[in-house]
Amino acid sequence: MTKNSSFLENPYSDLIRSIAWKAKAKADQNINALGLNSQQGRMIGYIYEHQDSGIIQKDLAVVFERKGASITSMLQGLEKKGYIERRITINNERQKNIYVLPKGVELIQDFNEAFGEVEKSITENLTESEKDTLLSLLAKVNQNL
Amino acid sequence: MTKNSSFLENPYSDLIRSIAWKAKAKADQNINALGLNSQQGRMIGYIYEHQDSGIIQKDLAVVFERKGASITSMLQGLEKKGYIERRITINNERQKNIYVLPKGVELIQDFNEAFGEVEKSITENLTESEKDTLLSLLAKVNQNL
DNA sequence: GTATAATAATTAGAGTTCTAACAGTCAACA
DNA sequence: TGTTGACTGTTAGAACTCTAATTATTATAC
Repeated sequence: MTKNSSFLENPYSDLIRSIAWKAKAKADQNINALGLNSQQGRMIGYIYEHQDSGIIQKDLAVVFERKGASITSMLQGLEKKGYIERRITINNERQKNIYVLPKGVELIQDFNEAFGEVEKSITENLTESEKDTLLSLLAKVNQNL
Repeated sequence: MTKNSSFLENPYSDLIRSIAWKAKAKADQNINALGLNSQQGRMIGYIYEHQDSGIIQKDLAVVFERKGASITSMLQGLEKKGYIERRITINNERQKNIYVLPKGVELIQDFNEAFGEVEKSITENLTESEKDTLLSLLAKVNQNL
């Protein structure tokens, strides 16, 4: 077993992990001022954009790459705080449709601005060409995982 | 407020988040068979490689981009399970040096293989040129965040 | 129509992560 | 030397995440 630093042996995953973490931290920082965190902000935003199509918890689990129990836990918290409500669907008693309440709706623009800030800090030092390249390489990697 | 999918508005952070998550999931999957998770594996590996230089918890917090309380919690768990031990340092009673115990040492090669697998699945569909480009762009982004 | 399999959400418990506050120890300074 | 500020790790509580198990409901097969 050599004593080389493990942080130099897997540079791709290390960099991606670090970038993702920093991006999350930055988003959290921006959204904390609103009394929520970045996950909650993303989820509220997504629910709002899809509530008209009758979104249920299971859909969120898929989109956000989480297990059902995690979604239940998150939504319970948001519901308890008055940002969303869940209603048993009319045609299937096992399912709950999710809706953003006014208290949540009024924050959505702020969420989007916060996330836009993070996106900008990812891309702002890149040329247009670099941006295109990075995006297509990331998409390729994502496709393969 | 438009009804556009928010997942198309921030493609960079969305892709990076998803890749990081999938990479973590893959690493977890590989390491779960050993009775631990990827975070624990990375931490044990790092401790092992730096224990001779007298590493303390605060160092781990910096390197792993975590707060002190998180490190305390993780190390308590690993210590409880017999993978590591923490000893108050000789020259400063506030600090604890951390050491990997034999039970942890014997897993290190497996950790490295697991992380190597993940790294490979990130890069394996890329050309050499693409790999170089991706790495330098990721480094650039990471530097800026 | 009935029995079984599948589905959706939930709970309990363990682990990670944070914030805020705390206790003990060391360093710096007067 | 004594006081104060800084440092290191810890605790408590809340939130997110998972696994495994559960309940009620719906879909499917016969």
